[in-house]
Amino acid sequence: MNLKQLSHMLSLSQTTVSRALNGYPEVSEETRRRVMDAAKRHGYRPNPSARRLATGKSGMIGYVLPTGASVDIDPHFVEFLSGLGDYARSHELDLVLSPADADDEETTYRRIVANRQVDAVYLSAPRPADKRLALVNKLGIPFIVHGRSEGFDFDYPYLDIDNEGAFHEAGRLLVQLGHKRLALINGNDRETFAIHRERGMRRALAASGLMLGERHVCSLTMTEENGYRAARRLLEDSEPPTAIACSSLIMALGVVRAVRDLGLTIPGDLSLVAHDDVFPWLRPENFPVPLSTTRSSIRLAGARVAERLAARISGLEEGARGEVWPVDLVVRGSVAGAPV
Amino acid sequence: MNLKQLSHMLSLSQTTVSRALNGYPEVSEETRRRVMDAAKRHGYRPNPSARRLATGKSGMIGYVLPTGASVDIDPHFVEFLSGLGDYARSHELDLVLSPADADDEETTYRRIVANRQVDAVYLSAPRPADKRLALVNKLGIPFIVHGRSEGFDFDYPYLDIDNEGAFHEAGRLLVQLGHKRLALINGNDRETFAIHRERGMRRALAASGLMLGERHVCSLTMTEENGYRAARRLLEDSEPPTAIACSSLIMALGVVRAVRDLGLTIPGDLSLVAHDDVFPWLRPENFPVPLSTTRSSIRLAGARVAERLAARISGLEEGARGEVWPVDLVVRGSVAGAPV
DNA sequence: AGAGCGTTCCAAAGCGCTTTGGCTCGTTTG
DNA sequence: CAAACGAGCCAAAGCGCTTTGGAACGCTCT
Repeated sequence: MNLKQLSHMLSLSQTTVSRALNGYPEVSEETRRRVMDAAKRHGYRPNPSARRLATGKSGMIGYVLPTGASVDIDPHFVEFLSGLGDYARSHELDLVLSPADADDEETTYRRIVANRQVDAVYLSAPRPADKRLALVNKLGIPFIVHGRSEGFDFDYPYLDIDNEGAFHEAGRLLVQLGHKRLALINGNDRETFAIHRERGMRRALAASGLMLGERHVCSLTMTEENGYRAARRLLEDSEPPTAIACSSLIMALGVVRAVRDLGLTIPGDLSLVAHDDVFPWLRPENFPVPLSTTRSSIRLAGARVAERLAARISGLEEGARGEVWPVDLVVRGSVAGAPV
Repeated sequence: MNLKQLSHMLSLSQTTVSRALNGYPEVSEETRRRVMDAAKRHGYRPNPSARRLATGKSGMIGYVLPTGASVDIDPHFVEFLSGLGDYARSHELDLVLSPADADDEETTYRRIVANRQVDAVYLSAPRPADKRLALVNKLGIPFIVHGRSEGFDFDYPYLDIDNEGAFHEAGRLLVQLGHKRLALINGNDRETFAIHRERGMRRALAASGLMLGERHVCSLTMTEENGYRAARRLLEDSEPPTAIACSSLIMALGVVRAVRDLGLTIPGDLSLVAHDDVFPWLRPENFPVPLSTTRSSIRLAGARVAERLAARISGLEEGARGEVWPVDLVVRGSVAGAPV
């Protein structure tokens, strides 16, 4: 059933039927009702390919997925996706993943914009002065950044959590507990979130005249193994930290293992706080010693990004609105006063 | 730059230019070269929306993503995606994720097929007599199943690993080591892979006259917490197993924690084998006691599925070819002879 | 020489929608 | 009472590609 057939059986022009269906005003209410009714009865659904050719709108949102033999997709992605899908579903919005060479995402961005494959895109894990962001901004496609970048002379719409605040809180807590030698096991420090976390931590220490030593900051991809290695290196130092803040639950697994291997205990010898993005399959309260966390559901963020993208597509949202979510600090058994 | 302009500047018809570009034979080699050359020089790219309307082909592959507030996307998904993207990238194939109500995926399948949104789809985590599979088969869109179903009167193309064989091997190893009371901590037993694994395990035991007791099989969503719970229940039983096979590394984390909590040791009190889908962020060799695994890279599977989907789209692959990959059994420190 | 044929090209008809630019009424306005 | 106007509808022109059904041409073959 296409528009032609439908309009023919209604003895109306395609124009009128199309307008009736799309809510244009130059159609009488009675006609509209007739059309709507017939459309529903015959299960008419406009052909998206045709509509797309005519309007240039695709009804999809896009994401450029960096890939490559040595490129791992962040496991957080799937949780974000859950949230995104959750919202998108109710709006019949599909998501297009365009895999790109991790070393050359630009080509892919240009392609999907030139081809009008999607109505909007979102970017994640931005870096300071991230080229993708500048590019997408220049290309003029609606977008939202999940996370933040820095160092641009323009504003842009984003959704981020208060990473600096979160690690400031975490740091402050540890300092209040009397810890003097703190360490940070961070994510890749080319990404803004990691920079913000380090900044927050430093600020908390500075407030008490403390410093985060060079040797006490690690920036690594967030794997269990890297958490382990970083923790071993830190704890085997001549002046080991008495408290560690860690950027992910997965790394925290490695930290816990290292602590064990060294015959130390949490929180007796080491206090530990980690950031929790809220995975259904790994929960901080189930760590050997329940883990204190800075918590923020990445899934909710996904849903919110989808919502805002939809709003941007339909013109309800405009401008460079930044949105920063506060982060909960949840104290559990993994922190205690500094050992004497 | 569109076809009209390009053909005009070449003083050729659109027909000829289109044919030259798409490799049709009714164009002289010289003309083809001229056209190709001009197209490249002017950066001409056919408009996909137009091509799509004309041909009905979209150049995308689809996946229906079940979502819902209480539906979690499997973390394996992201690894599979890595592989898929890796292949798709080199072929400019995009992936469309269509979120669907987890309780009604059918509507979404029908929609994407009716709309011709994608040229092929893949399904994952099939169940026996999976309705989606029957549906997709009926709708006639090219597809591949990642995993297997059972109980159909038709064949279908799939890619699966030898789950039964893997757990048969694992079970046999444990039996050979003298274990008599074995247990299985499995994934959701409505999914075929879990059924196959149980089958393999039972077969291994049966070969030595052993049985897998009712109480010694757990089927749960693969989370750390469920692994912990299952292990506690098993180990606190009056006749605890001396060996456990576990369907995922994530669950194995929970098992290890439970063993610790109960003051037991691996492999002294309990031998443990788990299935490893090969996550970059959690590796069996990094478990407190290096974990023996049945290993199969889900990422490679993703790449292979993409490859086969592409082949199906272009007509290179046809029919109901099933492909079953063998699984490596990797023995590490977590297994030992049964305690006396 | 005329028929037959393969090669190379083209004009035009789709694909199914949206949107522009009227056209036809009946109603209001000066 | 003519002019102006708005409401409601329509025909047709896109959107940019693919594909059908020739046409023109130079050959070969009888």
